[in-house]
Amino acid sequence: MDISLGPTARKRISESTIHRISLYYRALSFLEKENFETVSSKELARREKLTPAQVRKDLSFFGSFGTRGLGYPVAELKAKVSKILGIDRVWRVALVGVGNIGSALVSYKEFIKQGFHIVKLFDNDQRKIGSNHKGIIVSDIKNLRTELQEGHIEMVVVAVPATVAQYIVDDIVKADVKAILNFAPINLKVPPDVHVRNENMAMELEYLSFAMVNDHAPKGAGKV
Amino acid sequence: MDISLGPTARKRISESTIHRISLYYRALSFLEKENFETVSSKELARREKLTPAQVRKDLSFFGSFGTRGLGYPVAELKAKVSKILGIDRVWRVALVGVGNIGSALVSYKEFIKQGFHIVKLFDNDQRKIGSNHKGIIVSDIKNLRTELQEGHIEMVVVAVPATVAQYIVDDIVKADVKAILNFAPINLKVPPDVHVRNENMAMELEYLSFAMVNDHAPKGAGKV
DNA sequence: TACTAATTGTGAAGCATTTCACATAGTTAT
DNA sequence: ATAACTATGTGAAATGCTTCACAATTAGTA
Repeated sequence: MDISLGPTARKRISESTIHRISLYYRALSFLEKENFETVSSKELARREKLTPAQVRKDLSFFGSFGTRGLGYPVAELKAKVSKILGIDRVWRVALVGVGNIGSALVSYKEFIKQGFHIVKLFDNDQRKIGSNHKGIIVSDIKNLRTELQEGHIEMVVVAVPATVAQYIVDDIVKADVKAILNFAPINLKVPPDVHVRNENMAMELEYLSFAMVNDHAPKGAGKV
Repeated sequence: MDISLGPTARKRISESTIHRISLYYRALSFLEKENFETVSSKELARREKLTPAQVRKDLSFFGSFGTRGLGYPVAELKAKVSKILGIDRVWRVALVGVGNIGSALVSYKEFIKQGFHIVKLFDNDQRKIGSNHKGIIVSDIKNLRTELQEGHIEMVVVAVPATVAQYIVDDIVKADVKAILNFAPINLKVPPDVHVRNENMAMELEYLSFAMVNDHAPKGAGKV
């Protein structure tokens, strides 16, 4: 992942850095609510179990946001971070598969808080099509492609069984959507210009299981 | 994370390696269903978008499971991998917070498939306490500690609002549970012998958002 | 048996990320 | 104004992870 650092220079930003930037955003939201004016890399690190040097290094990839001797201005840094993440705007999101996971996501507060607006729902189940979830009518998946285009959808969350996920993704790709969040436990094939991220909740339980079996003296919370 | 490699030797296994081991488990399950007898590191890599060298290196941390010139025996390797991950057994899991996410997780097929049996549910809402979810009666969160102990619970999934997550985790720790999967967007404080993994679904959307804003020519699916 | 082809297992090299450590620059107190 | 203090920003060092490349080993074939 490259980001612009000027007219010509570009620098590769690691996935880990971006995930930590998400953590900073979260911590800064809390700090803002707690009415902190400034925060040091040390405090930010403490809150997210990282090191101060890491916080400073991560932020330095994107600019100089702090004041020596004082720290970072909370509100300002939060704004910068939200700009970096691209969540200083609204994203039009569709969700395919209104099953257990899908239904939960429709009501997931963190999404809307960060500008991810689920504005369309799709399913193939006749009993669900036409039903209302949080004010959104479930569409027939047959119309996926046209409705994604007409609805100007920019991201799609896929919460369908693994067996059908690839077919649905093929349709999503045809609709020119470039970002997919996939909950199906399968490796999706997409063209190189389409971004896919996978969310596999069993994997973290597996990690816990591994940790319990192999190591009874861990370091506490997992790293990013 | 260390794992035993013999009577005395120990080697640090990276988090990434464990996550990939989860992917191998998944691929091997498919391969087994498709009646493959053996599989090469090349094929395994292709299926999970990794490199053959990485597959071999990952597996080599735990032993020599392949046959030169032939590859790995699918069923046997799956058994080994499931042993490595500690999912060659049943884990007794409790879930706290029967809200949107919590309810979805109770029915999540991947958990049960891999031996994670949710056997207890907790909530603080009087309307939910006593109700039946997939055959499990929701208990009052007031009894969390005693019921976790009496139920011999080994892992707890926390799916409650961020504001109360820490209090609940404090209780879980007192019940001597050593593994927690946390869905609340907050950094939990636990003693060093308690394993915590965080699941933050908004973070992956944020990554997509970052990718869309900063780079319109990605590599496809995210790395592990 | 001998030869060919395939594929593992693994040190070593290469690359990426994290941590260190300190010059720099701002704040606070007197 | 000055001194003492604080905390950033960043090259460089240290550490960690991935890829390379090849010797070793097995299967298949004649």
